[in-house]
Amino acid sequence: MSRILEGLNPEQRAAVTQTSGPVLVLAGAGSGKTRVITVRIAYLISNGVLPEKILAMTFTNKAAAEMRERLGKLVGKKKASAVIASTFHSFCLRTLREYAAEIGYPEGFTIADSSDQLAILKLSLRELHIPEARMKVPEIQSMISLAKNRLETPESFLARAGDSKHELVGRVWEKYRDVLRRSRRVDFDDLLTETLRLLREKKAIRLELQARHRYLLVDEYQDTNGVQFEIVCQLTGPEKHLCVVGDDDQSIYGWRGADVSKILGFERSFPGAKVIKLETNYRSTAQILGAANRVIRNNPNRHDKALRSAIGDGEPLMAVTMRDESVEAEKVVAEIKHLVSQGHAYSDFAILFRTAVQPRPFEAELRMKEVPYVLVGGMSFFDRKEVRDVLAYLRVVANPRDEASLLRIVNSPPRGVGKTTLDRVLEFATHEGISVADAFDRAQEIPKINMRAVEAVQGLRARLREVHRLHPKGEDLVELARRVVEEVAYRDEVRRLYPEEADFEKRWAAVEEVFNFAENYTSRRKRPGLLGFLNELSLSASDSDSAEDAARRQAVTLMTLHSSKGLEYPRVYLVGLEEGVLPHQRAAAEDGVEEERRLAYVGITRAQRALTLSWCAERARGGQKIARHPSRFLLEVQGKAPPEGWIPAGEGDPTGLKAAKKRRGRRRARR
DNA sequence: ATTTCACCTTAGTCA
DNA sequence: AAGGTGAAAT
Repeated sequence: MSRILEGLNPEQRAAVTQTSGPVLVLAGAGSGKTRVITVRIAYLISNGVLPEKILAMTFTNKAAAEMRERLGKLVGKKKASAVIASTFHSFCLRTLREYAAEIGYPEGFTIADSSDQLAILKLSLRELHIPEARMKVPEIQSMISLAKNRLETPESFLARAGDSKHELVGRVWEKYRDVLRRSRRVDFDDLLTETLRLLREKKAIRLELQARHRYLLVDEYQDTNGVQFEIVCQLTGPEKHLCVVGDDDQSIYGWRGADVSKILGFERSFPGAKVIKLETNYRSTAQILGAANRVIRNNPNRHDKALRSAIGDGEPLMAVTMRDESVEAEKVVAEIKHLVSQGHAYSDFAILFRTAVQPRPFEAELRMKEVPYVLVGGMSFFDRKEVRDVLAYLRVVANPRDEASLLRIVNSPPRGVGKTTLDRVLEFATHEGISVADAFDRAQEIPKINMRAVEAVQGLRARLREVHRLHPKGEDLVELARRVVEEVAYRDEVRRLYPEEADFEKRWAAVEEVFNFAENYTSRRKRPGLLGFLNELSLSASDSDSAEDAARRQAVTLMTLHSSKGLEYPRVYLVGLEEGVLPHQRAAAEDGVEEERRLAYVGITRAQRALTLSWCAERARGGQKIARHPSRFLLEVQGKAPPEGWIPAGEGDPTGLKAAKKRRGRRRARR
């Protein structure tokens, strides 16, 4: 047993051996968090706890997989695979499927991911005859999601509607819920809230699950939202063997409902909790950690702590002012090339930025200078049009009542079903209170309908039904998928849209990749089925593991600060440190500066040996060059006061965006 | 009258 | 890339 604890420092050892009662481990960046978690589980097992009694919750599939892998090395594959390491969402999916009957849930529901949600919201707006211009659809989505995480319903939301915007969201939400219901779909939030409802309302099930998972561990606890917190509370048995691990300074998902107050108030929620701080950092030099500490200490609401470097002194930090974003890209890439010529590897470097538009000049420059790079996060494979089309076809096969998917595929390839026809069918469906699928079946009753288009759709649905008849449970998944794609002549459609051979090849490769996924899924599962396949894809879709690709391919990594969390690189460039970019304009205006500061902290603490911070005096925005101000975080790192004339983001339009828009408007008016 | 296609603009962080 | 717009095609 003592072998297990070898090589741990005293704080880590305390976090591992404090096995009973509630424990909060505040794990600073680079403090060996994953090691502590896995060793803690190994320690529990070596003390006689059955592996299957341990439930470790993570936020990403990647984290769950890593935990399983590292645990395998400690306790052997067999015991490791008995430990349940799973994301909140897949845990909830499994629970809901297991107890579906008991809460009157439909057997074959599928998960709506965020782009499905957007499609369904648009459909709901359409049914309500609300023009999309009234409000941005992603904003509606986010408001509904945040409300769900406060356990609101459309009714309660509407009841306290203050303004017209609020009321609009409430009405759209009601409709959205109806569409989901009759489409037999649940969104990400429903997975959580419905599981919570199950735990709260069914005492027998709650007690069963508490007994099943006696030891509970939550990773990245700072990212839990209200509903996840409640689920954790419900799952925690009377013994309160709950260990949460996280870092309040790295809470960067507030906009998605994560609630830092959960980690800040852990001792209040679980009286008698032991708090253990891991402050020794094994990743970065003293210079880098000094910068990190100087920035983060400006946040008023946090657990007090400071990182100490186990490595010691290294290179000094660099802070650079650039003329504009193309100079920034040139300088950074030139320096990387120079250092590589001195013996560094491309994979030692990461370029981190706040927003998705920033990598553009870097990509252009890297390509021009023939530097290999990997853009992490970018567009995920599952966001590709072809993939979404094929999956929509498969969803309609599995579940003909899935409205958003049916509407997506109904006219691609084109079948003469245009806006007008669709509007009439939708109108009819709403009026009769039937599903869109049924409305197409009864389209004969719709006046002035384009019967040729309707017949095409009915033919399509008949063919999909036939495929379903041949594979009622989704057996021979790959065969099924190929059959569907062939039935609708999707290959011809891709060829038609991309006559250029190279384009076509690329696009079609995405479709082939779906078949590969199906094959892979089939070989992994004991009882593979179409519904399981679709739901697994929805839950794993957003995991793009190209961060590892970079190392394999000896390439520079480009990514957002959000996707950099948990990673580390010898040499890091944190670029675009300007007011309005980091802190982001919107966050600054909405009182979100603390979270932006944590984002800067996350970026700084990714660096192991060298860190360069840069900002641009000018940046192109909407075709105009706009003067910029250095980020307050850059000033905090350097311990400098703001220069003369410095304007913070969130005040007085420092992005100059509105002014630029106005200028453009005038230009346009003149023409 | 309706659908399709080509062109234009604009873009926040995501499991 | 996706949505919006306007012209060509049915």
